Amino acid sequence: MTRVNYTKYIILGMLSSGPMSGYEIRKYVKELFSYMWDISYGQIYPMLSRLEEGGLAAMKVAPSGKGPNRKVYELTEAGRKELRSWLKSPEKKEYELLLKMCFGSEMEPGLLAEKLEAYSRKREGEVALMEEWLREFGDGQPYGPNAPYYRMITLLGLSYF
Amino acid sequence: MTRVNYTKYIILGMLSSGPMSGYEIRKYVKELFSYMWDISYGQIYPMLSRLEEGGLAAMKVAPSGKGPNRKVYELTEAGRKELRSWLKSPEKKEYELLLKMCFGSEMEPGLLAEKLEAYSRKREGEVALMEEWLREFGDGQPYGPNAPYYRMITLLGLSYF
DNA sequence: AACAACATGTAATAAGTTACATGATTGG
DNA sequence: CCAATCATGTAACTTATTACATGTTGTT
Repeated sequence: MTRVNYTKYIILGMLSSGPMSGYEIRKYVKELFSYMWDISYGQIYPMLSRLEEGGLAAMKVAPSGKGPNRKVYELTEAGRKELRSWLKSPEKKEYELLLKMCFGSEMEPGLLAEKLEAYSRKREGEVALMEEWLREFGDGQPYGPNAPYYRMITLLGLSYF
Repeated sequence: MTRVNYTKYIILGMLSSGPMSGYEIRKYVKELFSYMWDISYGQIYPMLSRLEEGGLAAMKVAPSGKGPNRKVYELTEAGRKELRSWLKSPEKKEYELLLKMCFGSEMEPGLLAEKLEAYSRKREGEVALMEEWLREFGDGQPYGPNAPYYRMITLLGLSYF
C-alpha cells in the first residue's frame, strides 16, 4: 500500500480550475482551505517541477504585471487523468473526501453523491458509538480525569457528523 | 520559530492520565481520536525513548498477563511541566486547541475557557467572511467550475463553527 | 528610501509512514 | 495448530517545515 501524496492532488486539483503559478496556488489554498490544509512553497515549487517532468503539467513563462516573471502551469490531459483516477479511488484518510469535494467538477456525475452517501452511512455507525460513549463517560471514573473533556469533544464530533 | 512536535504532546498528554505502554497509547489514540489524528508505532516507540532520555517520562518493565513484557511509561514532574507549558502556549495550528482540550485536566482552571472564548471570537470574524463568500459564490463564474463545491464546504464549515 | 506584495527557489532538518522482524499468550 | 491479540522495535523512504537567497514593481 503505497501512500498517497496529497500535495500532488491539491496542486493537480487547483490546476484543474485553470492555469496557475505556484504563488497563486499558495494564495488560493491559504484563502479557501486555510482551516483544513496548508501548503508551503517548499512543497509547491518542487512538486510543480516534478509534475512537469512527469508530463502531468505544462509550464509557460508569462510576464507579470507586478513583480518578476511568473511560471504558469497548465494541467495536461495526463494530469487530468491522474487527478480523476485519484478522485475515483477509495479514501484512506478522514479528511480526504472533503478535499476531493473541492474538485467536484472533475468527478463523474453521481460519483460525489455516491461517496457522500457511503460516508454518511459509515458515520451513522460512528454516531451510535459516540452516543454510547457519552453515556459511558457519564458513569464515574473508568476513563480518568480527562473524561469530561472527551465528552465535550465527542459532543462536538456528534453535532458535526 | 521552531516547530511544535505534536506527537510529543499527544504522548505526554496520554501519560498525564496515568502510566501507559506504547501499545496502549496507540490503542487509545486510535479509539478516541481516530477521526482527528493518528499515530503509528514508528513514531511512538522512538518518541518514548526520547522522552525517557530527556527525563520527561520514566520507564518500568512490567509483566503482561497476555503476551510479552510491557514497558510502562510514567510522566515525571519535568514531563508534566513540559506538557503544561505547551498547554499554556498560543496555538499555531487550527486543530491544536481541540488536541489541548483532550488534556483539559492538566490546564489551569479558566485557561481552557479563556482559550475557547478567544477561539470563538476569532471564529465570529471568519463566519462573517464565510457568509460573504457564500453570497459571492452565488454570483456567476469568477471562482471557476468548483464554486458550487466550495459553496458546499463553506456551508459545512459555517455550521461547524 | 522603505515597505508591502509579487515571484521563484533550495538546503537543512524534522516528522511521519510502511514494511519488516521478533516473539508470547489465549481461544477456538 | 492456527489466528488473533498482545507487545516492542528498526530501517528505508517519503513528506513537510523553516529559514534563507534573490530579485521586481508599486505605494507611502
